[in-house]
Amino acid sequence: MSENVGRWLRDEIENAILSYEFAPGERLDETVLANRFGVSRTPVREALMQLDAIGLIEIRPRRGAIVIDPGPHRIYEMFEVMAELEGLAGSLAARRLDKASREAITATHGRCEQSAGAGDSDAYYYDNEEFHKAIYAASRSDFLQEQCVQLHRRLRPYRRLQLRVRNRLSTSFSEHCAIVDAIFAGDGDEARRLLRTHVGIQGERFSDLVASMATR
Amino acid sequence: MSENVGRWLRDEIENAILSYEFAPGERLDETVLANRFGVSRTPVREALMQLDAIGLIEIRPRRGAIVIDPGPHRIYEMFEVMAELEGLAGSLAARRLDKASREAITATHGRCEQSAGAGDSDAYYYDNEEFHKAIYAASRSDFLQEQCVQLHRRLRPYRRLQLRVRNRLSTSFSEHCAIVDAIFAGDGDEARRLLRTHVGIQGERFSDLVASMATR
DNA sequence: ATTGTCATTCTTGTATACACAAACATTGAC
DNA sequence: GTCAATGTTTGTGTATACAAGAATGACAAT
Repeated sequence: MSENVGRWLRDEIENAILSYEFAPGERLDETVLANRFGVSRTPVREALMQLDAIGLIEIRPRRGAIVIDPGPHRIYEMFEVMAELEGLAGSLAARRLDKASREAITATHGRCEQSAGAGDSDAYYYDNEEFHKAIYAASRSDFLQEQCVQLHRRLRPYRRLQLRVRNRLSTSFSEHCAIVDAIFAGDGDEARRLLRTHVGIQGERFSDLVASMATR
Repeated sequence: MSENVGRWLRDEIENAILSYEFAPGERLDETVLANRFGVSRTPVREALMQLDAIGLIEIRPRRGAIVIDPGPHRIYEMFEVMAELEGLAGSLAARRLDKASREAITATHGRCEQSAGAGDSDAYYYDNEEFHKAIYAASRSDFLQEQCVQLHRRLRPYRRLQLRVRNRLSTSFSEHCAIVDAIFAGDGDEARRLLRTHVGIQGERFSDLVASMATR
């Protein structure tokens, strides 16, 4: 319970939104939330204001807060930006790689290999996240790292959908291998290119998924 | 006075921070702010929470809010990310250019030409901003556009410093020309490359500036 | 039957009050 | 003279009360 109730609530509500417990478009009633969490309205409002600032909900003056529904197109756009940022992170990582970062990447990459080999998509989902975070950290750019982590977080629910797709798991891992090679070889441009497509593909896969669901 | 006091205060305080009225490191006292703006502490707190979420200030539990001092290195990192995002925007703009965007770019580019020719760095500062925003819009990616505008806003104070540097004004404009050519020619890769260096240079200039001030 | 207006009710927006924690200063002891 | 402990003060964190605006439903008029 992170020091003050406002922050705790922010994280709590954020998780609820990202896990679809609060559905997109749903109205968030301050009083209801306050009762549910056993606090007064004040910290609830503080949490909501923060989520509004982050862009997860929208507060319309005098009309309450609703969960933002990004919509397939906007999610694709977010993947597009994510791909670009990850590409930059990879490029910087390749140029600035030091021992600690190299070991972190090797370790997380190894864990991905295990879970991919075992076909455990839940484990891979988690290990994959750590692998990408290791690359962000290796970029040695605090700001970039923060931006990447934040976007990654917002895209998390949509990533998860795709790992169940046939062969995606092993394809993803082989892409990781090429990325690691490029970074360790100090080839920034190649790392950038590989990461950009690696992440960009997820946006396209997501579009395909939505398209196939729409025609169904 | 934007509908509700909280938002108004958020914008008001944000501007005060970005214009250095509230200096980096300065402590923001809720009661003082409330008196200054003639409101109670509640909307002040809401504004502060939002600014914290955006990353402009830091609220340490039970110890109040302080204005974040990004520091030269972090500002450089921010320019680095900005360069990447603008590069993407330019690349998309080149591919997706339509009539309206083309006209918007031409118009803002023309205004830059005038103010650059007149040597009016204040006017150029404003026109330059509009020019870049026209490119964001031309990318046809709402999310990217929002991200760019937000980062642009945060970097605004540091951009301003540099336009006074000798020859920067005319150099900047000639870079604009090349960028416009690439976008209008539909050459996404070239537009990306040019924009990346155009913006990246600003980060480097900023570093130079800080270095020269430090040795002084 | 449909539409428009008014009133009621519900929810948000703001203010104020109170509680509690942290920083600071003052005093006393070693 | 210095350090520690305690009291005071200041300012944040939470709750609650009150005001104002929006949604909803009912009733009347066309």
